[in-house]
Amino acid sequence: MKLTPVMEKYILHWGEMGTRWGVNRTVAQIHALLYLSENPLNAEEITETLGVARSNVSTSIKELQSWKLVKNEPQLGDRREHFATMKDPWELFYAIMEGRKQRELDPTMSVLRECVLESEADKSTPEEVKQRMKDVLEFMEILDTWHAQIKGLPKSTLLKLIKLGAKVKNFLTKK
Amino acid sequence: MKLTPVMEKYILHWGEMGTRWGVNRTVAQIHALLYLSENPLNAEEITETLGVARSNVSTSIKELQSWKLVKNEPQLGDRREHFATMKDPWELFYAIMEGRKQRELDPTMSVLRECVLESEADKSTPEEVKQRMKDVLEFMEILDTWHAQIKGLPKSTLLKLIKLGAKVKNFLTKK
DNA sequence: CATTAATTTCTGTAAAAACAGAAACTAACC
DNA sequence: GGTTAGTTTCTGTTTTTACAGAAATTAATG
Repeated sequence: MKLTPVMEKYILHWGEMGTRWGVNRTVAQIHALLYLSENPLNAEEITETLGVARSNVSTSIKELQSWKLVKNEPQLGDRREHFATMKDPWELFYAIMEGRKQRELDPTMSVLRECVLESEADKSTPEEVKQRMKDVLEFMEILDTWHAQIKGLPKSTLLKLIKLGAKVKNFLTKK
Repeated sequence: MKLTPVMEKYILHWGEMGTRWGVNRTVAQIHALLYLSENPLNAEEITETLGVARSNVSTSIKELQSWKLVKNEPQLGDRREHFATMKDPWELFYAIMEGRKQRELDPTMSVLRECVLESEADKSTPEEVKQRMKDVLEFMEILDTWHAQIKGLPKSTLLKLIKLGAKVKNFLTKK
């Protein structure tokens, strides 16, 4: 696939940003490429367009699939696998949120619960310290509940809500 | 400072999580230590407690300060600098959000604007591709506006809002 | 303003991550 | 069932990042 200068700029920047949040350059670049692309691409096309090793593409696609950001899109009359990503930024955002929750929030909450539990029969740890661990856990549980509820809302509702912005506090006080 | 087993567990886990979101182990560990600690700690104490080099502590503290997660807390009758972090998870969360916005959202929006601008006089890039760049930019602008408004709200309002959760849609439809 | 405590910056090394290329594997088709 | 196209896994190299220790800098105190 032929890249125009703007497309290249977009993809290169996306690649750099990827490294900021724990996904490597190639993974992020592939995602950007698929996002811009009109139609699904096969691994070979990705390899050529981005100038990376075929094996690297394979690994990166798997990574993107684990984030549910890329799906297979079989093409009639072509054995090769073709890949595409969602075009709606909201959906992408949701998927990334979900992925981060699973990779960051969930394991941390689980360790925190262990800590809180272990600290109950623990004479050596000061009460204030135990309390602080509980505070973090509680905070994360709030985030978690909120996330679960938000997830179920249709995009349109969410958009309204966000657009409402700070005015939302009027609703709350009126209630 | 003496660590009890639970504290150690907490700090070690936090260190691991740190690596997931672009901050290195030591930085995250120091933050966790300061969070649990009753009182501000000086660099030497941090060094001893965590078993890392003094220079490493210095660099990491600077990093934490750049995130506004750690502040100096001078102690009477002690020349050495003492460091502390906020104890309120909400404040921590805000600071991290703000930091991420500055490091991730802002530069990306700026590149995106350039892309959209450059693509106007660009015959080679397909319209659909240009549109997709605009879509991402628009999405990020919504996030950005939302963030700015939320930032101004008192914590109590935000808490109410989050606790309200999915029920919030009732307010919207009624309106 | 010299002395010493405290901190930061610099430099080299160790550890981790990203990646290319090769080898191994899988499955479609003749 | 052999052949070929397609894909994944493995292995070694390169690049990047984290870090310790030393050197340099800063600032407080007598």
